[in-house]
Amino acid sequence: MADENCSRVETALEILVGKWKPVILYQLFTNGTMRFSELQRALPDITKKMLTSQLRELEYHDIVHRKIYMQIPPKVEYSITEYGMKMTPLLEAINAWGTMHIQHLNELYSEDRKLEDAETK
Amino acid sequence: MADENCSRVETALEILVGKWKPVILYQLFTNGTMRFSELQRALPDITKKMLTSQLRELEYHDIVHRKIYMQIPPKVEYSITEYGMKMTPLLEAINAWGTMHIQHLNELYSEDRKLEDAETK
DNA sequence: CCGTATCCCGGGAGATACTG
DNA sequence: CAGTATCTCCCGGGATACGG
Repeated sequence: MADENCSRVETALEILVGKWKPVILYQLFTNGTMRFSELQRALPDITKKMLTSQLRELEYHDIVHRKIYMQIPPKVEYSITEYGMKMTPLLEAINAWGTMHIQHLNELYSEDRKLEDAETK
Repeated sequence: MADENCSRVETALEILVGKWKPVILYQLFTNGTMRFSELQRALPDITKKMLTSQLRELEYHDIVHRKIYMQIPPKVEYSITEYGMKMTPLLEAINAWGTMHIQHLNELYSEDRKLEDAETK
């Protein structure tokens, strides 16, 4: 049972983990449908290879939908699936904790500053 | 602003990511204070090196507390910090989503089974 | 008992070039 | 436009041995 509880967490992390997945999801969640090239423009530092592989993994997990237009030049659109939408509360929880954590870091930093100031006096 | 939103998520993931962190956190959350050797026994497949490094990272992020007893033989106890406790809702959200996702996978699987059964008839 | 120090390997991820 | 195909480098993480 210990294992089960944990494997659920790991299953979830598996899907979120990948250097670019959070950013990609963020783009698709906020912009809705996007073409491959739009994603590339929005994420200047990612290579095509990486963008493709991360999108494929998300597609495999039924989080992202890939719509191909049979035409020349090619056109492919990506969007969050209905099932993927169910990640919203999870993403929000992660985001909320991250926000609080950054705040916490700032507090730790300012405490260090106080100590330093006290020493230099 | 896009970057900020995303960096929060990444900040959070950074802390959770690491092959053994979820399991370690699970142990400490359910068992409270644990000695190094207890963790080793609970996690048979982890090496000392890995256990140490993951605990150090968690300690660095103020999630886990390390209490050293100056004695021979040495004794070291690990526990979740007060601040670390604030991860509870996050962990629960991840766990909840993971649970739902596994359920979703089962549904997909049983649909495949139906198709197969239909074909073989 | 609670760790470091070393050595080593596989795979994640970047750079670059090519294609339907 | 939307991808593959290669080649290469780096480092997370395992195995093993040693140290206070």
